[in-house]
Amino acid sequence: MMMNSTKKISMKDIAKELNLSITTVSFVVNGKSDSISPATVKKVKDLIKKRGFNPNSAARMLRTGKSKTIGLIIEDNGNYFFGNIAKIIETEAHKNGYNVFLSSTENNDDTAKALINKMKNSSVDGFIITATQGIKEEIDKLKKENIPFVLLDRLMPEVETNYVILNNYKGGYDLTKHLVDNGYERIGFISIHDGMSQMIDRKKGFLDALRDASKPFPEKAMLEVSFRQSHEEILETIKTYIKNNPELDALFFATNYLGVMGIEAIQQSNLKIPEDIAVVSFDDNDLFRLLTPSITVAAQPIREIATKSIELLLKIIKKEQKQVTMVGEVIEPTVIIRNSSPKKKRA
Amino acid sequence: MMMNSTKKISMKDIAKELNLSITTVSFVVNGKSDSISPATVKKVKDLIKKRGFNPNSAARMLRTGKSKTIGLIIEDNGNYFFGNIAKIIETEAHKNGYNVFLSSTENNDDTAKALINKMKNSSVDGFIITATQGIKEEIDKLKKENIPFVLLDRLMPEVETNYVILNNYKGGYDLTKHLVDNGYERIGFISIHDGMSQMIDRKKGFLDALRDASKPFPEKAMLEVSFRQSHEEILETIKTYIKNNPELDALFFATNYLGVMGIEAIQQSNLKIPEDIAVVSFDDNDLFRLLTPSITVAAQPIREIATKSIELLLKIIKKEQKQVTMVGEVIEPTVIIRNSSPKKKRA
DNA sequence: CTGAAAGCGCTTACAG
DNA sequence: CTGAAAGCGCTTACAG
Repeated sequence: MMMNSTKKISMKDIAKELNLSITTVSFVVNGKSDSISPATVKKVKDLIKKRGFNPNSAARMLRTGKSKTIGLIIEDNGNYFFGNIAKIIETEAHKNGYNVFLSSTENNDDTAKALINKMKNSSVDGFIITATQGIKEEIDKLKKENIPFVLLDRLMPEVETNYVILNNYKGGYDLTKHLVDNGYERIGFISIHDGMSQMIDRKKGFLDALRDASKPFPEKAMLEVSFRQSHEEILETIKTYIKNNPELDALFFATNYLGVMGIEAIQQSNLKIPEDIAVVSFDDNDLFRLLTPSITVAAQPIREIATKSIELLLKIIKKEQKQVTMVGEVIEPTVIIRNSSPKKKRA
Repeated sequence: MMMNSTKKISMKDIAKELNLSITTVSFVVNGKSDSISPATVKKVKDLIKKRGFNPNSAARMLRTGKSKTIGLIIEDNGNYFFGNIAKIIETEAHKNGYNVFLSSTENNDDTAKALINKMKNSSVDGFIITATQGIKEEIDKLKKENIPFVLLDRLMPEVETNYVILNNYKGGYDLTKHLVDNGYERIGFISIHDGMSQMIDRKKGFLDALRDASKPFPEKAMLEVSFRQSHEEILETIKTYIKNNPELDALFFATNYLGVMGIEAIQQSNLKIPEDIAVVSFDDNDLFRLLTPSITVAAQPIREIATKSIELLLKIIKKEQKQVTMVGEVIEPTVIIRNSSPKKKRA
């Protein structure tokens, strides 16, 4: 009564104090109290509350093999899209009693591999992974070891598994068709060339829309940079590209941060959007909405993507869904038409 | 050889296979092999690599009481500032062998409390916390229980502990002085009124700068909204405020997302920055940099804040730093002067 | 309705 | 230089 010892209390302690067995305590703690008399249940519950008992998660984990934590591996938590995805996934996870280990790969294979292995050793119950290109082996191993996971945002070529992705093809197609419908004829395409599935699909959508509209697409109107390049390098590359392609009347940026850098490059090239060049981009954010002119985008429904992926993972963990089969969600993008791509004035 | 069993291998397995004791295996796994013959060490290491053995973290955790994970509780992972803070902290934590549980409070006391308790039960070795207003009790309990933690971004009134914060007073003062120096006379101040320390300090800096310049500050030029209001409500409130204060020639936004909403409100009010009204904001982001005109800001050195806080926490965990004393880092902000606050033209 | 006991996979004092 | 053994705090089949 005098001193509240700081030592944590255990089931043994409360069993002893109540002259009960640890078994009984364990049963009521875990709600398996069907076979326990109501009076006993009450006694135990009361003392637990009074003493502030919480079961030791390490012991439970060791015994059951379940950690009630999931590993979330994304590309870049500092990016609007992924930061918000992560926030929603965490919130949903907590609602379901799970903690989440979060980390960013920055699209680096070695980082991704290290992260997966570290979290495997920390016994996560499952993963949500935004895959980098070179981790097929780790993903295959996850499958072989029967560790639940779902792929987010992009697929791995030749790996059948659960996934939640955007309909990137449609986003690419629709955004391009919008440009064509508004009279743009020579559209440049700026993307990442590291072979990620979402980028491939966006490009395919773009090219198909041009083909369907019988618009040409000269080789030099394609600019593909690498994720590994620095901000400055990419900025310079885009500026050079703009200078070397003066005939372009519109630019399609295949991703969020490329769009941001593209706008910076256009500003520094002293070109005006949309008078000198129209702009559309994949992904939405505050910048695109508030810029003058505001930027037309193919927005990803962030909440839906996040919710579906944690729901799917939880189903797999609870064995309501098989890991091995190729089951997934394809979420539809929304084209938001703003002021960066108005109907083109005749030259 | 034929079938690789999927079952995880344990120290016992490798001890048996080598005719050694578990003790010996444990020693080499943990690098306490001073007393083990080099030959034995090699044998063990080779087999570990061959079998792909990894120590069971739950067992280790149960035995040692250390989980090698830290709990990171921030305001909003979807926000530029916090998303990047989290990314850097995670990266540094992993370098030091720690995983991190991440979650966002959205500035909600109940969420914050639930998160702290959940993570305590999950036996994190320490916390980095962006405190909400009403969690003094939980913070005090953390101190009493001797759980390492550091407060990030804002202090708790009347709680002495370790912290890493920005020099918010200086940011508020310098940004205001910049405005005054450029000839602005009637400056409006838009902030959050939930009593958080960083907001109080920014306001104090603002008011002191005005006082030092002998500029008046009428009561009605102050707008303080609540974190709990929706995006739409805040937007409308700011628009009304702008309409009711037509004499203002400059606006000071005390935070990132308030600045973003403020710009939206100004746009919707058909006012021009800076001709009709100048603008400065706390925090930097892509939007402020790329907008026309670009926005003058007091930027927080994100990397420094993040690195210092994880370094400090690790020190406390390793007992190189006492928890109880009030020790912390105050990071200096940088005023970045851009085009939203030019020298004022004479009316 | 309740309990005794094994065991999850480690670490670590102690013994030799 | 190496090993036998206790114990961290749970869960769970089994017994009564």
